[in-house]
Amino acid sequence: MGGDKRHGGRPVDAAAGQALKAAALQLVRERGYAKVSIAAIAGAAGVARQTLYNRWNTKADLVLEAVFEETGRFSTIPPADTGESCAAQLEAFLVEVFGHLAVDSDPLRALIAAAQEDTAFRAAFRDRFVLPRERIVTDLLRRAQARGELDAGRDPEMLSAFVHGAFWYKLLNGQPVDAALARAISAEIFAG
Amino acid sequence: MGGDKRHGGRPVDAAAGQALKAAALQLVRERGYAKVSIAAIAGAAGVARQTLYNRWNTKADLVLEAVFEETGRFSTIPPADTGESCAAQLEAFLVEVFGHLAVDSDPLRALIAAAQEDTAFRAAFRDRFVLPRERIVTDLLRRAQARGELDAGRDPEMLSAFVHGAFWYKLLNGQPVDAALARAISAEIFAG
DNA sequence: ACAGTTAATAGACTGCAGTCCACAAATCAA
DNA sequence: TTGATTTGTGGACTGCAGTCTATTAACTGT
Repeated sequence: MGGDKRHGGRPVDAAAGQALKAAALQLVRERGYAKVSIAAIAGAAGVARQTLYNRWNTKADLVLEAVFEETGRFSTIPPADTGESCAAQLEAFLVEVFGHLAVDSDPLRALIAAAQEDTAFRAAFRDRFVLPRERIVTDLLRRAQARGELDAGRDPEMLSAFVHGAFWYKLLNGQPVDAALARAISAEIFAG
Repeated sequence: MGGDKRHGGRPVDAAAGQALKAAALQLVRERGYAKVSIAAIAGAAGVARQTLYNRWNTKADLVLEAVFEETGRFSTIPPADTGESCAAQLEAFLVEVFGHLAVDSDPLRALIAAAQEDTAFRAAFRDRFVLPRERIVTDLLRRAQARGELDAGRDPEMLSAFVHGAFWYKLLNGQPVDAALARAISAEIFAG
């Protein structure tokens, strides 16, 4: 494996893939995920529908890559372990994540929905979106315990589920996901 | 309003509605939400498709009513304020909710997904499923504060979002939602 | 140059959601 | 009985997702 060298054949047109991602990003942001059809994306990219299916299985896979490949990079950089309290670090991390989401909350909600209807996509979404963010928070909470800012008896995994769970719960129920929520979550986690 | 008396016309066939709900319940449980088509439900109920659309706007509305009208009644009875600790009451409540879900977790996930794609359904789902359960937990936590079992400085609304958020987060990510989770959530909420 | 291989394209086709329509059936009011 | 009203039924129709196929395009090795 890894030595999957091609023995010839027409090369993949990288520009087509880029055009599809760009078209998907633009259309989803300006019309909303649900109102963008596969045909519309392919049409806007100037490419045949089958070419899209050659690269991605579903609209969700394409949009995950198009919308969250950059955003994903930003929000998965662990906050630097500065002199700040861990509570402040958690709040800062959440403010940043929620800030990026201000633009793309519609596609994010749509992708979570898509993950419920498609097992393969759920795994991809979990690997590329859910787990990285979960890990950052868990690590941060462990650091807080080591520093004595969080009681050693607490369970970082469960608290991380509280943090991301509250985020998902608010998002999926149409309630504001903003800096105020970031502050409230962080404060409550460290209030124990 | 309320005086919407009918001035004649063919009466609504109540049996058709019941047959549709029964067919939806059975088909969704035996095939899974995604694999049941509107036509299949109407066909199994021995009724025209349009008759289904006369009563419900979407498959989600029908399934919400069919699957969760009974389950909903059970799980929205506030736990009796017995001599038990509030932590034990919360755990018992969650065990019960998660227990009912053991049967219908697939439709619940599908309904949450549907709520992301349909504003009208999101409101209905929120009123009939989300808010009642949220309120039970918030009330329980306030009672715990009054009893001195939970620090007065904590925020019951935020903690309730932690509880339900953790539940949604685990459910939507395909992780087990069982008695062990109920215990862990309850323990962590009252560990502060 | 040529055979082999893989990609891209255009088009056909199926299945389902959702809408619309014409017609039959069941009721109320006069 | 007649007319108005509303529900139920069957069928037609559109739009989209997803699959498949024949054809053309672009590359590799000999």
